[in-house]
Amino acid sequence: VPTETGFSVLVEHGLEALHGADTVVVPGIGDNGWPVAEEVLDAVRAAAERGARVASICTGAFVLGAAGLLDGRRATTHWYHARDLQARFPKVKVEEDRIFISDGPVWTSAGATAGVDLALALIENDFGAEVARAVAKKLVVYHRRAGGQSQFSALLELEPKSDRIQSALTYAKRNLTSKLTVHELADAAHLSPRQFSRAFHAETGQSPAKAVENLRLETARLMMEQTRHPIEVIARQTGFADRDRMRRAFLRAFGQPPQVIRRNAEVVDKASA
DNA sequence: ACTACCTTCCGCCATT
DNA sequence: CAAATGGCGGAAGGTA
Repeated sequence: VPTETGFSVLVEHGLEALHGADTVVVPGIGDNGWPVAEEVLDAVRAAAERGARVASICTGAFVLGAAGLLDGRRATTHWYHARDLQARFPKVKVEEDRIFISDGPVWTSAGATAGVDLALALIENDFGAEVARAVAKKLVVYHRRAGGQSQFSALLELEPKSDRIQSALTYAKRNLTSKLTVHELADAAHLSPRQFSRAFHAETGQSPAKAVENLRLETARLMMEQTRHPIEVIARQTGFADRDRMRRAFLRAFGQPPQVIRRNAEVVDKASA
């Protein structure tokens, strides 16, 4: 099989290999991979119907989509192709802000290296966290990559492993101005408040309210440093609601009020300019 | 600065 | 039987 990157891959089996497979992984395909042969779609579909676990990497999601396996399911793909995926397969709930997603037996992942994260997740699913960690160590990769592909991923080092906590976090990032109470987040994660806070803490090491506050603080700090918006506006847009609350949060977290943070940033700007 | 009030967090235990 | 889940209540800490 020729690839677009100058080398070829020797395959030792044909589609019949899918007959007994427990897990089928569809890699990304290039533009000249279209249209995907019917027999390929049939083979993947048959495997899924037989109960096999089906996964995709990057644009491999389009193959699963074409096979109809993603209908009604949540799925992701490389961010660059997310819109296209959604346009082509309207019944799919595309979430572009994710490294990988598992919806029942169907797993999808984002751009190429996300396939490694996906694989580790599969291993963890089958053999437990210990084994997954050992494999990651041997491969010299991170076991749990932080966040999604969103612009916030670098801001918070939260690395939830379960899908539900992920979606609660995604919800929080997108709805910063909302109250984001434990109850509200629990709803987004489809868990009871009690169970949610327990799971959240287990996976991220922080409590829900703290995580939300950190999310707000990071965002507000960036806005203070990089824009000239009035404090009142920033406070409202980051969910602090009023500047007094934001000010207190800043003092708690940074030891300095918003004004000082901004002034210091300006000093640094001038010095480096 | 102070107070009454509210939310969060978390241990504990019953239930699923 | 082990693990996941839900409910309760009090301490801690934040808010109006």
